[in-house]
Amino acid sequence: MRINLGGLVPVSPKAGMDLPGLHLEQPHPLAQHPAEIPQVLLDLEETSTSQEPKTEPRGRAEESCPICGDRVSGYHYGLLTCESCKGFFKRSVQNNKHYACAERQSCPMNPSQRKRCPYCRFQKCLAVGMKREAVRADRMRGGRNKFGPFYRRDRQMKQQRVYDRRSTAPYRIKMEMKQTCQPTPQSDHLMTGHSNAFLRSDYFHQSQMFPCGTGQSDTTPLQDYMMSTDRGPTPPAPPYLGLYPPNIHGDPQERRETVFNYASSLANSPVPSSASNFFPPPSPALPSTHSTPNSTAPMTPVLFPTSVSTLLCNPSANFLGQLLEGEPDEGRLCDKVLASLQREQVNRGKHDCLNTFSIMCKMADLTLFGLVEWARSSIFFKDLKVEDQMVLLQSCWSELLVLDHLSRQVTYGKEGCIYLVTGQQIAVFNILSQAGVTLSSLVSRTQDLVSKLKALQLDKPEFVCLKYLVLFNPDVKSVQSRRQVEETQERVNRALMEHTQLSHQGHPDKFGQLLLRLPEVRGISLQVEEYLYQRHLLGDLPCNSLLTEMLHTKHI
DNA sequence: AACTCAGGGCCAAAA
DNA sequence: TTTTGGCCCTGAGTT
Repeated sequence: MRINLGGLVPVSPKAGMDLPGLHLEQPHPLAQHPAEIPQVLLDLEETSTSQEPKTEPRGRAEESCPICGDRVSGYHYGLLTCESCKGFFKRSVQNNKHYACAERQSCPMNPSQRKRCPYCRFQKCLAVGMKREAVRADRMRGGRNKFGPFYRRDRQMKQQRVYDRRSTAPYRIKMEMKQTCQPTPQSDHLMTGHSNAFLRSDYFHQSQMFPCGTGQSDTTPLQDYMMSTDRGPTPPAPPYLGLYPPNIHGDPQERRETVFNYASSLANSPVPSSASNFFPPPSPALPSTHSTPNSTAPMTPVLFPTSVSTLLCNPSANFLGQLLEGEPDEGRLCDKVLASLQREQVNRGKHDCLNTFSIMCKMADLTLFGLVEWARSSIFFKDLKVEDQMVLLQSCWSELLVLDHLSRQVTYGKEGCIYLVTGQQIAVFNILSQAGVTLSSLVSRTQDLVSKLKALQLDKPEFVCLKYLVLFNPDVKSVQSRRQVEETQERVNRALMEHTQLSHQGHPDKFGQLLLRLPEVRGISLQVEEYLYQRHLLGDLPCNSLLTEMLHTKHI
């Protein structure tokens, strides 16, 4: 079977069937789904650009405000919005307004109704990515803000998208005529119900982060999760997944980067590869002592040789033991991810396969939920104020994801393969041969680090310590209990030093070597964020995912 | 130096 | 009386 990234594969009955070999999927203009092309762009293609107002910067006239759908007047507080939402957002932030919704926090947002509920309007402003930080505390007029480079990049990508669409306009106009029943964005953002809106592929562009399918919420997924006191063992399933058909927007070069035959690149995959049962039923929950992430993938951990006696000899053994107690069960996470992917595939039907990028995003998202859950219930961290917990997690989420990935590679990964949370493996050369520059560099860099860590023979307590060191970062801005964070970090640091000295006496410099890997983890995580953010700007990331929220929090 | 454009302020209109 | 939203001013960054 074939799963492609970026939704560039022609929609054909063959899609989703087993195909031998590896194929670089090429964009096919006819494959583009008409519902994915904003009507405004089709209109634009048929009219001359000379009709744009002369004062309007190129490419803006056709944009509609992601909050209310009104005409965009420029970049305001992080994104293109209309003048009225700009003013509203500014006033709300400057005057520290607190609104309340008289309805169910899902009021319709359009030019005629936006005034009805300031609460929902403000929530949508935040949800689509308007930045409070861009409202100047000093109220100084004029000048440029720190978002300048971002605006420039965003503009360039938008122009590229317009160019790409124009170059394939004839095909798409034909498609549009064939399926006139598809709602257009123009009419859609006058819709009041989100049940319709979230089914649209372009909805993400119209209102990028507005909670979909569940109505608007006044909190983000992380806030929801952090604030909830009675959370169960299972992280809340993101409601967005599966609601978006493959998206055609974006730079084709970036798309090609990740378009490769996912299924055929799987080595030792525990999962049958036929389309109908690509995601097998979840295996029963594994006991916590289970050493493999998936019962169907009997991988043996190749490292983590630390014995109980070593731990006992270590003066920090008790402390390390406490840290290790909270370690999540890999098998359970694997089951969760598989079950979730399977659920989604069932919902989609057999002819509408998830693309590889969506699968990866979902894996990352669920892993991230797992990491947040781990952090929240872990010793020392749970004693911190919720606000501190949030800023710490917002600061290090990508590093935790990278460390988690590294740990999985060092523990289960075979040479030349990338081991996924689902227990599947992808041959690295398959990815490198088809990925673009960015992804290739990311994969190579990560694999280099995996090799270094394997050479260092990292064990589980050391990985846990690294996770804690990354998590308890006293340098994070706006941490209130800085001293508490600092002390924990120092304590973990000491424990790691003592552990490496005792358990790896033949390797006296191991402690230093380990610490030197952290900036590398940081570097990779920043590259991951950058890559994800690019994809997010192209509309590839599902809205309302924890991943997207974290990106929004960190990236301006 | 001139131009660009995003943030802030003003104020008539609307609620 | 408060809020909205269109218009204009300001000034750092760009050309």
